[in-house]
Amino acid sequence: MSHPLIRKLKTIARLSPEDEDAILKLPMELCDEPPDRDIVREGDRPKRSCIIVDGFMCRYRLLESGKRQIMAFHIPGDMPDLISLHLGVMDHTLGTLTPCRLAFVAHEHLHRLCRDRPNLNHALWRDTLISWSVLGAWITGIGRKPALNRVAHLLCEVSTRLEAVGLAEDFVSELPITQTELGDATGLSYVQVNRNLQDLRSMGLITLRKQTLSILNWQKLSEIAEFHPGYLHLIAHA
Amino acid sequence: MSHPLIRKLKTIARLSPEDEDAILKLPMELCDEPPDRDIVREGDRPKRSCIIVDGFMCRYRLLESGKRQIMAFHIPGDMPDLISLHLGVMDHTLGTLTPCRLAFVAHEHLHRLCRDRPNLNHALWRDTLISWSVLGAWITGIGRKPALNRVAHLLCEVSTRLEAVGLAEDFVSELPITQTELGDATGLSYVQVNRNLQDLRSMGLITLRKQTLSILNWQKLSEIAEFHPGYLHLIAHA
DNA sequence: CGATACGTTGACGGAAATCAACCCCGGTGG
DNA sequence: CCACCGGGGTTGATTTCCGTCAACGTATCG
Repeated sequence: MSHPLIRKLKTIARLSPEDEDAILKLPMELCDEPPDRDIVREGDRPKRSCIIVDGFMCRYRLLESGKRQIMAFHIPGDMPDLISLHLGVMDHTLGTLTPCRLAFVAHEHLHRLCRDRPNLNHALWRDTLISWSVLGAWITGIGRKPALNRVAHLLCEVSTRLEAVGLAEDFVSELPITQTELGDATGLSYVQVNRNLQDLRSMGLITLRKQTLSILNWQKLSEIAEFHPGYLHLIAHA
Repeated sequence: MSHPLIRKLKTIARLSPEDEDAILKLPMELCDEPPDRDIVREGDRPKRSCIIVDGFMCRYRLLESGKRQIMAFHIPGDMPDLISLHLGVMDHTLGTLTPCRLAFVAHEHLHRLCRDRPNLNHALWRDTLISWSVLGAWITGIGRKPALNRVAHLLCEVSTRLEAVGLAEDFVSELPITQTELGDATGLSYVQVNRNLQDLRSMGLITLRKQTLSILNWQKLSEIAEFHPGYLHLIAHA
């Protein structure tokens, strides 16, 4: 299997063999992390970024009320804190959801990569802008869609992204995310998430057991969600 | 007065005299637009980006239900569709709120600028990532804060951003945004926006008449909002 | 085998949406 | 000059969706 970052970048940009080579030559430090571990915290000034080799992560903010808002889920191949490359101080926290294998790359190497390989610079720009787009889709849901549609949309999105990097097939994917976490991502209570998942199940649109999601009726589910994958800017959908 | 883009970028990054010069030498086409006009629409593939010289803009998405979610407000100095430089297809719409004077710059010139002036490349990266950060702050509010706090937060944010580029002083700024638009940005109905503005007024925290916002008690207002300006990554706050 | 985390279900209450008037003000045209 | 109009703002009444509280079920693990 090729490097997860290569696989991921190929879903959003074309890479030359030299580009792939440059990525493979990046000095990386592998690291295994337990679940629910904060990797970079609000206020930190990281000097390196990480690539998810395996596992799920999320970025989030905590409020004084104790409530949490998850701003993104990250899957293998993602580089979740590319942001620190240009912003310096983290304004939110990045943590693991499941046990994760992470590859850390020092910022200096990334800067050099971007300088020497315009094509990869472009790809990383795209990746960052797509994260931004995804956030826009989330905000649209949280601000203006009813609970059922939000939950449906999240399932469509995660499933599509997993499929793009080869981690889902035939609408079946592993989804190691608790209902509490789904709630923190959709702006709902976990009770409400549970009820809406029940509804989707009873409509025969999905099954979700033991962290395995199967979408039985993609057509209907994506209609409810108003899911239009264009915002993911995948080459396969272009 | 210096160029609005220079003034803006100086709030988030250091520019050398040569950087400023390069910006001033950019070929730009000035254009006046009426209010409520879409400049770039979902699905478009723009070949140029715009800089706001004067006026307010917003980016938004419409849902089938007819509801609208505003994802960002943009003020003079902002380059709202820098995103199209790397993504190609727009996945949302960018439009004016007020009459606007816009300066259009062809993508080719921007690409050259980024290539020739690493410092400006960095500044534009920062600007983009900050937009992303702002979206994260919004999502946190919409997902997890009660109405009053959301409205208060939006006022704090816009006021801070306007002040950074010299368009607000002593907590007084022009705010040419209707309550309906504030609702579309905060995920509230305009009725609810109205009631919460009333509440902020009756608490003696703000006045808002004829599109002029005065924040009378910044301390209290920002507490209610849980507003921590770090996410705007302004040099002045570093 | 108890402990713990996650999922499920019912009852209740509340924050905000919706519906429906009405007001105020600036612009326009007869 | 004033009547009319339309957009924005304000306010009250009613409804509804979803949050909260609380209890119970179920699976995994030391």
